[in-house]
Amino acid sequence: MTEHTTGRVDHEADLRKAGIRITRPRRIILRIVSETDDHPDAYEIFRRAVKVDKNISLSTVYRTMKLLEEHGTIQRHAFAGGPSRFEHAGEEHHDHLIDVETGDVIEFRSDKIEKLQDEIARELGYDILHHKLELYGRKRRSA
Amino acid sequence: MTEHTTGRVDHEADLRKAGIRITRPRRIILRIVSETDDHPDAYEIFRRAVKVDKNISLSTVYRTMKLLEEHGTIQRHAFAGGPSRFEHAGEEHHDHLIDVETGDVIEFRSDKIEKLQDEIARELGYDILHHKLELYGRKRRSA
DNA sequence: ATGCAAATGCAAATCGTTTGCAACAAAAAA
DNA sequence: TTTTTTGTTGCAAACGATTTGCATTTGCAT
Ligand SMILES: [Mn+2]
Ligand SMILES: [Mn+2]
Ligand SMILES: [Zn+2]
Ligand SMILES: [Zn+2]
Repeated sequence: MTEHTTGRVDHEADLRKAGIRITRPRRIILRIVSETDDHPDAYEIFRRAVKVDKNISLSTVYRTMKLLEEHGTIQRHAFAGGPSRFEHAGEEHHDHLIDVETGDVIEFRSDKIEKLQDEIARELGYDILHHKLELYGRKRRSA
Repeated sequence: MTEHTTGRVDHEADLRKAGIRITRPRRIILRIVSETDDHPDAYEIFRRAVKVDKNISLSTVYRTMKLLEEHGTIQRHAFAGGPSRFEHAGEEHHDHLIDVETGDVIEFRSDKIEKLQDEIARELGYDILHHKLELYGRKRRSA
């Protein structure tokens, strides 16, 4: 990842270096996904993009999400059968707790669990490429 | 779950007790899901069902899967964005390692991980209703 | 500035799944 | 057992999410 003097990642330079063209829609979508801290789906990204440029199409959002995913800029999640939701892949790896009542997504990370996963896979003769850990829960009612 | 003298679960009696009608298509689908040890999707179940009764419809498979899921007879998985895949919910809880090359599904269980998940959720103020842990990996090439 | 490959918007197609509805079959009542 | 009630079926059409074909436009190397 190309680092700018600020310490922030310069996605555009990064993509250019990979031979990917920077177009107006791509620039806009890239800003949206890298500046949010939630987990929007394609349609939500489209909705936000249209506010910037009225004639961006949903197709382009989908195409761009796939491109950015392949390039490692973003990550795709498929929580509970719903539409794919995306997040910027800059920060360290983490997993998710989904509030089944509100749909809220809470991030967490457990090094112990991560390590145990590797051990399990190794015992089974596999190398883990990626994994998905999602907890679905409800706020504890301390009535 | 109703146990027969054999020790095996009698799903039909079980469903009847819950006021659910046992029909010919349901009986056939029930046999298919309770006798396989893989994780077929709806269409695969349909394919197998048609071999028994030529005019079972895919709609009925979908409707029955939903019914059995709600009743707790089967479990639904959504591996890697693909179609839902099902498995009989008789055995103890386990998680899955998916071979990204072959699509094979390997089952495993880690009490340590299960416990850690509960701890994490508790610390975040949540009770876990269910969870999903999927490892995606490739057979280790010990070259 | 020019040319060409690549990306866009739009509409139509695709995939997995759900639904409305008339015919039908299971369980309940007679 | 026959009738009545009520749930279930198969089929086709609708659905939501995503992908694709294609004519047009754009980025960008020359
Ligand atoms: Mn996240
Ligand atoms: Mn399993
Ligand atoms: Zn993790
Ligand atoms: Zn588990």
